[in-house]
Amino acid sequence: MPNRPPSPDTVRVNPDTWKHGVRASWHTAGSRVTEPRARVLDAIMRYQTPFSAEQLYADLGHAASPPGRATVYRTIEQLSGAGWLARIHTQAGESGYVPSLPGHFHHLVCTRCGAVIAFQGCALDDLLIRLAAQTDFEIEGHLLQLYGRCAHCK
Amino acid sequence: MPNRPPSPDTVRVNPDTWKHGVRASWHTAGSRVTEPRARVLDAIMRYQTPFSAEQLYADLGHAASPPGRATVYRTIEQLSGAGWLARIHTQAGESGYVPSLPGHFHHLVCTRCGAVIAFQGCALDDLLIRLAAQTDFEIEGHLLQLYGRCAHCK
DNA sequence: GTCACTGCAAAAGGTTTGCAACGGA
DNA sequence: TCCGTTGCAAACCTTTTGCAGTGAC
Repeated sequence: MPNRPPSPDTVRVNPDTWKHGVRASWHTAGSRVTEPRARVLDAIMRYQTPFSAEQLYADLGHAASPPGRATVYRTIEQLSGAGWLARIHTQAGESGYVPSLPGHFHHLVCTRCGAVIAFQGCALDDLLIRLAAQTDFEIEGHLLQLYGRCAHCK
Repeated sequence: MPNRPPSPDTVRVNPDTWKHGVRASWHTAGSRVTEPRARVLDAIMRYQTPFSAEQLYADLGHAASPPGRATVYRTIEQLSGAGWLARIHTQAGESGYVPSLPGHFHHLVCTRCGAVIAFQGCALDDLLIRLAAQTDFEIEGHLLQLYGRCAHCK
């Protein structure tokens, strides 16, 4: 059998799985599951496209007694650090967050509607080996994002 | 002969070539080559690692009658838009600029000293075809950056 | 009861903008 | 001379921080 690269696996984040996962990791870490944080998680789950910290803060503000700005920023930082949020860079140079799962993922971003699909398996091994040999770098990681038009927008 | 992916080609930006290229493209575009802009180009050529707009402004300030902040920001935006600067995203989530040439490049970034090597040829065709089929996206472009330790730092 | 978390409000950064004066081509 | 460019200073937007009060466990 020829040496075929593995097919990439697309990954979809299930809202309940994600929220339970976050809460579980908070428990494990000794962090507390508070009302404001729960609201942040719910709000994040309502996005279909990447969001910014300020946007999340603004959207949360529509309800009564919303979390403060500091709480929103601190929660995002926390989730992002633990891998529950992934950072997306748009072609226009903006950046935002999307729900993710701890681990190594790449993202395919629709340049029109902003929809994001995560996937694993980037088949870069060959490139990494060649580049390492050519540049004498010891390669440790990478960032890969693809841009295009989704089925609905193209 | 087997269907081998092409080796990546590393690319080095020559300071004189770069400055002449920028000036030529300004002429072509009907933009003017002014004293403040020339200073910005010179300052950019002195960096060995990615720089930010504010950092460039600060560094230019050390000389007499430095360009104003607005000029620095506007020049960077211009160069970046024309492909003479490439945006680098560090693993830590920061971003900066490095001199580049118009065209499609990827970057290998040293996570210790910040040194950057540009290269072309990422051998992603196979992945793109598979993902396009799997997701029904029409893929238009991509962002690829590699992180590692350079020969000197490893 | 303890200690992590919250909200506020201020500070700190970074980036953009309007406009009158300036100076390349 | 013409018109793109500059510099200033203010406005704007995003993110961070200190601290006293609050509430999860």
